[in-house]
Order: sequence, then C-alpha cells, then structure tokens
Amino acid sequence: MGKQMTEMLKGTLEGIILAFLAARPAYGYEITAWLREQGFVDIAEGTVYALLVRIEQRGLVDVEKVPSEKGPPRKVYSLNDAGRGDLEEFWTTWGFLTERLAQLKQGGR
Amino acid sequence: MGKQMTEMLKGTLEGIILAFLAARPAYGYEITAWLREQGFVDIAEGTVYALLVRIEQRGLVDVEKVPSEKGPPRKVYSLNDAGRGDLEEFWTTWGFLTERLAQLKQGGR
DNA sequence: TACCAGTAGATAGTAACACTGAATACCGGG
DNA sequence: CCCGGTATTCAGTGTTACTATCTACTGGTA
Repeated sequence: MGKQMTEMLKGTLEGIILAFLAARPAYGYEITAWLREQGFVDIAEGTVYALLVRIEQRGLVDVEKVPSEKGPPRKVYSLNDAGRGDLEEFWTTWGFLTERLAQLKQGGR
Repeated sequence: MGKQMTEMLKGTLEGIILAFLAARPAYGYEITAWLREQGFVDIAEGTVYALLVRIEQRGLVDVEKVPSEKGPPRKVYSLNDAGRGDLEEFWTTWGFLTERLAQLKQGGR
C-alpha cells in the first residue's frame, strides 16, 4: 500500500507486535505471517526481524532458541515485565491519539 | 511526552494538519498554538513549519501571504482539491489501522 | 545427485519524518 | 533602545520502515 501507511506504521508497528506477544510467545516468521493475515500485506519480512532485534536490545522481551522441524532454529520471543510496561504506555499514547483524531473527524474541535 | 508519541505522530501529524485546514485556512503559528491547546504540548514549532513546506511542495495546499499587524507576514495555507483527496486517503488508512488495533486491544484474534 | 520451494533469520544501505536549536524579521511598550 | 511576543526558516540529528540480498536448514523431485 501507500506511503501513508508506511509512515503511520512507524511507532505503531512496534505496539502491534508487543500486543501480539502479550497474548502468547511467537517467532518472527510467525508474526509476519499473522500480520499478512490481518491485512498488512505489504510489511516486509526484514522489517519485522529488525523490529524484533530492537525490542530485544531494549530488554522488552525474553528470547529462547527453539529447534524447528523445518529450517533453522526459531527465535521465540516472549513479553517480559518491561515489555508489558511499554505496551501499557503504548495503549495510553494510542488512546490519546485516537481520541484527538476522532474529534477532528467529527469536524468538532 | 515520550518517544512513543514522537514516533506515532509520523504520518498522522500530517493528517491532523490537513484535517484542520479542511475546516478553514490557517497559518503555521496558529496551527502550532491550536495543537498545544489540543494537548500536543510538545510538538516543536519547527516541526509544523517543516511539515507545511512539505505539503506545499506536494501541491496539497494553496498559499497566500497576508500582512500581519504584529510581526512578519503570515503564510496562510488553504486545502485544495489534491489536499482533500489526500485527506480522504488518510482517513481510510487511519480507519484501517484503528480497526486492527481495536481488535488487538480486545485480546481478540 | 542436483536443484528447487518453503521455512527462518540477518544485514547493509536508503528515504521519510519529527526533533533540537538557532537565526531572522517585525512590532509595541517599558 | 532593548525586550517580549508574533511569525518563519534552516541545518543537523535520531528513529523507523523499506529494499534487496545473503545465509541456513529441510524435504521433494527430476
């Protein structure tokens, strides 16, 4: 899709993935496939991996290498306490934004 | 506010300003002040001006210089047809994102 | 055997965007 | 005459997602 979506994903994609990991641990390939199912058909695989590296470096997830029946070992990420804190902050920020935008869309102040 | 907001604004701030200009023409300083009223207290002035330059260069707005009683002349921006088209696209993209995020927040899917 | 498709991850380079910080310009009042 | 408020501009920075490519392992097939 368009450039608009690309720009809008900056900042939100991380939240989306944290929210997904809050439900259950997962690995990169799996997350990418899920995103495509959700309609984010144009998110590049490389993007997801890069993002996972970032959130790992910031200590928001725990990582475990799990051998796969097919292909190289999977890196399974699970949200830790720091990650849950970050996710909560994300929802707060997101909530503020959606509220403002909803008002704007109604033409209202 | 935090870095999260900064990143989330990428892509949306432009939509916010286009939406504002859809209601009535305005100039940079005015838009900045309005944003602060809306609670976006930490959006730098430079950011708004840079954004206005960008949307002007993309031909989404018409510009008119209007002398001010105080200070240098104002650059008043008004949304044109191209801008209205872009704004519509923005709402579509935004709608898609909010829908996905709302589902995610409900723990659903 | 040799090759390909599917699974899984890593990485170097690029573009876009918001931020910081400063500079410029114009006006009125103390 | 300088200072504070109005108004715009600009150079430099950091973060993020994209593109494109590379590695690695498995199973099926020609």
